[in-house]
Amino acid sequence: MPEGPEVESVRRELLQLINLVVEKIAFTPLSQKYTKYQGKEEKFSQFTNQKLRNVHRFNKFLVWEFDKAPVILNHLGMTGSWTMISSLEELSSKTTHPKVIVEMRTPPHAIFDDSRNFGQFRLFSSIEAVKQYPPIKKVGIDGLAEDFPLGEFIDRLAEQRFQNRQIGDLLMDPRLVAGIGNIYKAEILFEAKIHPERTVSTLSTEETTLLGKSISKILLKAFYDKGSSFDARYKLPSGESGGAQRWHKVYQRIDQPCDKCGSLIEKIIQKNRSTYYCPTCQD
DNA sequence: CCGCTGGCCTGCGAGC
DNA sequence: TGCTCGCAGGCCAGCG
Repeated sequence: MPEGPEVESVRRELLQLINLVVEKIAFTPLSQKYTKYQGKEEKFSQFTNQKLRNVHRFNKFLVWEFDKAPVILNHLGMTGSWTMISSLEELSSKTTHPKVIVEMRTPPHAIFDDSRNFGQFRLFSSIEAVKQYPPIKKVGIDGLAEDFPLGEFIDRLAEQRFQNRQIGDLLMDPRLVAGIGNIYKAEILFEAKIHPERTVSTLSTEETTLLGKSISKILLKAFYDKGSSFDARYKLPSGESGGAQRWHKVYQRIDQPCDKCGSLIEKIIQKNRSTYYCPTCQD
């Protein structure tokens, strides 16, 4: 379940592909079951002979940049993953639902695998054009910034448009902070000792300050552990798993005792999302 | 512009 | 053991 820390971890490994020349970007027979992938191979044929220049991240989107325009906007969705292989013969053994094959002149090659098919591949004329794409243009603070702008976070949270939102819902809204998904939303609120259903306008200065610090702390800690792989579906392009699931305090720990106070962790449904919290530590 | 809802998808595990 | 069914949560089109 790729959130910001997972996507950034994937990006760091994909940087190994920089300066390799594309032989072909191919779409597998499986991908052709889905309309969103039909006709893509022709549009992506222009990348043959192009050298990969960079892989960027905006929120949870990856952007593949080549010598020449256009650029590829790629989202992992829920189950999307990139796997690097040294020979195309490894494809069947190392992937289960391959959709896109980025074949290089020389290995490694990169396979996009996506069982639930929520992943995205779109073409944009330039990086600048990607930045005008509304889901990216509206993005607020990058929660993974090494030097998290706490003052800016407090100012943004004070904006009128956010005052009536519940904090558990708002943390998932990239217009405030980018990179938080359902797992780290819960872990951040536990760290900040704030109940997920609290309305933003009721938060004290101390609470908003601690919340900002908790966002940065949890996301960076998760990134240093290369993300959460608790269900074994999320893997890095190298095949390595993440380790952040080892320190989850509330996510998917319903009815288990809180590490801090022993109360049983509870789950509520908030905006159609499971939200885990400690009823004693968070109020 | 805003916020909310339902759709896209398949694998897995709980419960019968 | 085998079946059904609900859940998992990323974005986003469409609606009011």
